[in-house]
Amino acid sequence: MSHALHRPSKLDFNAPSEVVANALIGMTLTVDGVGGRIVETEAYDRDDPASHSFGGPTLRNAAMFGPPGRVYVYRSYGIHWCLNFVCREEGHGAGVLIRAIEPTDGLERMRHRRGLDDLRLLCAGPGRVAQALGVDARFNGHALDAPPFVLRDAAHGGAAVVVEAGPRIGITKAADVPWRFGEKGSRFLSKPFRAGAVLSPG
DNA sequence: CTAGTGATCCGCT
DNA sequence: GCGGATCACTAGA
Repeated sequence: MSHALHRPSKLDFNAPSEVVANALIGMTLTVDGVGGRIVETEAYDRDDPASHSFGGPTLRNAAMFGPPGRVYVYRSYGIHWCLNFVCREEGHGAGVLIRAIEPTDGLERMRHRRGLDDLRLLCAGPGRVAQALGVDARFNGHALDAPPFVLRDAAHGGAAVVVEAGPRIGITKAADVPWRFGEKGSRFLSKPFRAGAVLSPG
């Protein structure tokens, strides 16, 4: 069978956000040494009613319109923080929401921040990811290739990642756009994917 | 497993 | 004022 999306071997934040969102699955993100493997992402773009950038630049979404490869952090429902990576060229307004991570580094710090032992729930959701990694508004606009962030590709020789896609979660506009990506079969997803959306071979 | 609900803030209309 | 890229919790199938 053929595959609906090309899965690039190298990460390029100038690429469209849905390409970056796909490529990020399986990569490792740490903040000050705390984090793990990215297992779930969502893409948002400028011409996308569900995106914070849809209405054009504002004070809140300014980082989304800044240079790619930086971080956009916003407050969700007045309670949580959510972590995004900026994509496309400067001024475009595209990003990828980091929705779930398989915890591997700094487990005890994550457990302490989350007040929770259960590994499966430490980073299973965008608010949980930010809390576990200690991400808040202070990081808005920071570059991903500078401390305390470390983003690296899967270890050489690691098993190929099988990525599946489906509708994004928690939105009401453009809810049918299949820009949610996740590692097939991961137990660390914020929610399971419905069957039948495998995109890349493993 | 799914569905409903309260918490709690700020950007925007 | 409104409502959201959420979470934790409860109740019920």
